[in-house]
Amino acid sequence: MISKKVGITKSSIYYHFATKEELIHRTFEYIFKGHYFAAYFDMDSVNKDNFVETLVRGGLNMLPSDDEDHRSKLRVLSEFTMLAERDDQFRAPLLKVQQDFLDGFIHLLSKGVEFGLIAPSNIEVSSKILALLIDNLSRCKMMKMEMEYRIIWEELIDRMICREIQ
Amino acid sequence: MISKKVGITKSSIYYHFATKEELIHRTFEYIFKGHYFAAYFDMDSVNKDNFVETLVRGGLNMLPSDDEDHRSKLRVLSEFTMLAERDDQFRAPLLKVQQDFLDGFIHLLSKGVEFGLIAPSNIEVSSKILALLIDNLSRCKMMKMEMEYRIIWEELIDRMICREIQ
Amino acid sequence: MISKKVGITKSSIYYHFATKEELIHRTFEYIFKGHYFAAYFDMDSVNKDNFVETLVRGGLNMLPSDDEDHRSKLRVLSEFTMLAERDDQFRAPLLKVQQDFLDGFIHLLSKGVEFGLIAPSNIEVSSKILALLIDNLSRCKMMKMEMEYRIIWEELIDRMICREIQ
Amino acid sequence: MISKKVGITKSSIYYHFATKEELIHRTFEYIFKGHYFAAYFDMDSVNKDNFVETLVRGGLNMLPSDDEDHRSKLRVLSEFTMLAERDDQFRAPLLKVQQDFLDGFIHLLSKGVEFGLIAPSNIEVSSKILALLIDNLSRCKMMKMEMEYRIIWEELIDRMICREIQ
DNA sequence: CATGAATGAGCATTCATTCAT
DNA sequence: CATGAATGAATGCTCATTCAT
Repeated sequence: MISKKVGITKSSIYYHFATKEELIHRTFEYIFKGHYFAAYFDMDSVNKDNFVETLVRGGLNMLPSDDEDHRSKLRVLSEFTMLAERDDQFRAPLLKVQQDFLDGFIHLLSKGVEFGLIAPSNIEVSSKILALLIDNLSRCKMMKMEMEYRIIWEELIDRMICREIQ
Repeated sequence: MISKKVGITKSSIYYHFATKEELIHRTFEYIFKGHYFAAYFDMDSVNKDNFVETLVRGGLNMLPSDDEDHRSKLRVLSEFTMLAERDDQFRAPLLKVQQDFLDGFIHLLSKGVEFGLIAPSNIEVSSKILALLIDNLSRCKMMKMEMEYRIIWEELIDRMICREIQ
Repeated sequence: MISKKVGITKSSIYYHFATKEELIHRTFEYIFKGHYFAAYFDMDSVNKDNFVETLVRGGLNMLPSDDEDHRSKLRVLSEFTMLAERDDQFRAPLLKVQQDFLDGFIHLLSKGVEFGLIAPSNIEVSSKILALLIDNLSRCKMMKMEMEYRIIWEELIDRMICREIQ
Repeated sequence: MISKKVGITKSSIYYHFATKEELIHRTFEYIFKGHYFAAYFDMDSVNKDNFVETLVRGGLNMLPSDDEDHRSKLRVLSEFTMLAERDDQFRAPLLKVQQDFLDGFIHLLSKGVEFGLIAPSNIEVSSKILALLIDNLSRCKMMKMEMEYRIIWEELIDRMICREIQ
């Protein structure tokens, strides 16, 4: 399938990749170079005033747009996830990506604490909730399920953070 | 692969299932006969006092134990999800299962409204958040990721519901 | 294919026929009970006046009409012919049928000699020519090739017989 | 079956032929490259004196010798004919071959008309008769049926053409 | 007579891989 | 770098046959 799309012979692919597994691994790496927390959430210019906005916008950025590039990225992620469930060797890079997002949320939420917007307790758990939900939301978006993605994401953020502000 | 596992010839399998697709569909049906909201959440005896408890326990019930039976259930679900992403014929049963859980959460939360434990607004969105999160939590459990499943689930419920009670 | 059409199980067919080959043989016999020279050519009432007419009509009778029954008969003949080319065991019954038609033509032509319509020389060869041509004509009809079947057949008879009459 | 005969794996065959159908088509093309009217009937040097001789010899050339090469040619033709009866995609090349022989006979007979050896009427029908008979004769030769092939063919030509000369 | 269940052999096809060039 | 040619293993499926019931 790949050799046809690329217009190269199967044999030639074996010059560049020793095995199918290596091809998969390196494809994953290549495609997910840009898939990390800081690519979606603007950590540099976050401040007390745009904190919630940053959180909201970052999540929405993560949801695959209909732009082909973004969708295929998510497509690869999803295929890779399936492989990981069958074959241990693919689990590690996936966990690394997930860990990055988890760390990202923790980092961002701790800024929220700095800004006095969130109570310092439970940041870890809150981060996991946010990470798990946005992950599943993008899975749904990928499957083209109709959903009020923005509203759901905003509501969760509201519940997890904003209520505390008052 | 299957014929080897069950110690039967491929041909014999084709005596019982006309096509690969039929095999998949019927396996899905068989395995998910018992996978529906009411099987995990005790809707009959829920009342004002045990409402939160019912929610918490139901979610924890959904998380796969390490018991092989439960794990294989999730394994099939995950393979089926992959197929659904590629082939429409497998999408329908999946959506039906997901809809059942969503409806279940809505039903349960509306009981919470009856009990005066939840504000009537936003029940739909809250249900989706709960459904999406418990779904992703069981995916994680399946992949044997280490996580404080109970704490995360309780915290989400606390955020979505209990805060309102006061 | 057969068991589905008949509405019986494959196993049941094996009660009636020991092997596939026997099924084929007996099907051939059953279907070609009525496929013999005298069934198409009216040998009983042939006389000097209707001799040519009998020859022409008989040949046209042999050409498969669009009537399903007749066509399926020819269909079986054709499949059987193919088998005969691969497998010797099917050759004998076929040759018997062909021999019957050849004998029929010889018999009919010798009546023509009796009637003084044909010169006695070469009856054998003439019979073979007629038999070979009508055989190939019905093959063509079966394949639904467009052809002036009647004209071709009449012309051949004219060439083989009538010219001699003058 | 084929891969065993040629001592190659099935997979290797699929390297050279994309599908079974392509294999069949290309085999047919390869084998029947040389099977056309002009390959058997010497159209270039035909003249008034050798006209009948050319017709006779051409037909005899078409009859498969016992030489394996020629027999396999007819074997392929027959299998292909069977396929054509079931599947339209194989009908076209067959009809093309048959049309070529028909056209050939028409062309040759019209030379006969030029030479003043045949009456101009009915050339089309005569050509079909000749084509149909020589076709069936080679079928019979293929099946190793004992027959006076030469005598039959000469007699038909005599009937179709020579009688007119006087 | 008839069926259900199973099986071995085969077929059309794909895929990961190898290897000589 | 790239290709052509080949291969073993697998997959989805059909078919002729068997055998116990």
